[in-house]
Amino acid sequence: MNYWLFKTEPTSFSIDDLKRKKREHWDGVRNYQARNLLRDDVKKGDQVIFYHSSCNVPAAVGIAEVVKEGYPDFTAFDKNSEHPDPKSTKERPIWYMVDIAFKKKFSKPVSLHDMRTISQLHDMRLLQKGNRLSLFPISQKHFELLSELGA
DNA sequence: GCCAACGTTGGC
DNA sequence: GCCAACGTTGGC
Repeated sequence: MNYWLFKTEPTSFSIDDLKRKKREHWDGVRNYQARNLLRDDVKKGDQVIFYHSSCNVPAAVGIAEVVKEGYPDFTAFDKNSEHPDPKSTKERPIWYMVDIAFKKKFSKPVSLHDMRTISQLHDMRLLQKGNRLSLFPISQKHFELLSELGA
């Protein structure tokens, strides 16, 4: 089993949205590196730290689980969607997504600021300079530590 | 709103 | 294949 961190802007899709819907597709990734991870490496049963970015308090806010492995992101085919891409077609899809299910909302979100003060987290990708990927793998240790801190 | 750090695009 | 210009991400 693998562990991941997924970033989202809470104004477009938050942990509360996921809690309410119970399960949702993780669409809109339009970056090849992230696409490759979604298509090839994110597996059913993998655990996900749900992270809010571009907001007042950037923070890890909960846990989700992958319930469906990579399949074509159909929102790319729809020119009225948030992230249309006319180059991607049903016959030759470019972009992929997975489905995730809500597991837990942290009672104590772990802010980016706090993470920087925790030495065991220093080698996490999120804290490194120039990190712009919307999802990336994290170690089991990091996953467990964030889960405990968030509780 | 600013800006650093990327990724992507397109001319050559 | 190089590289400048441009667009995006995301913290602050």
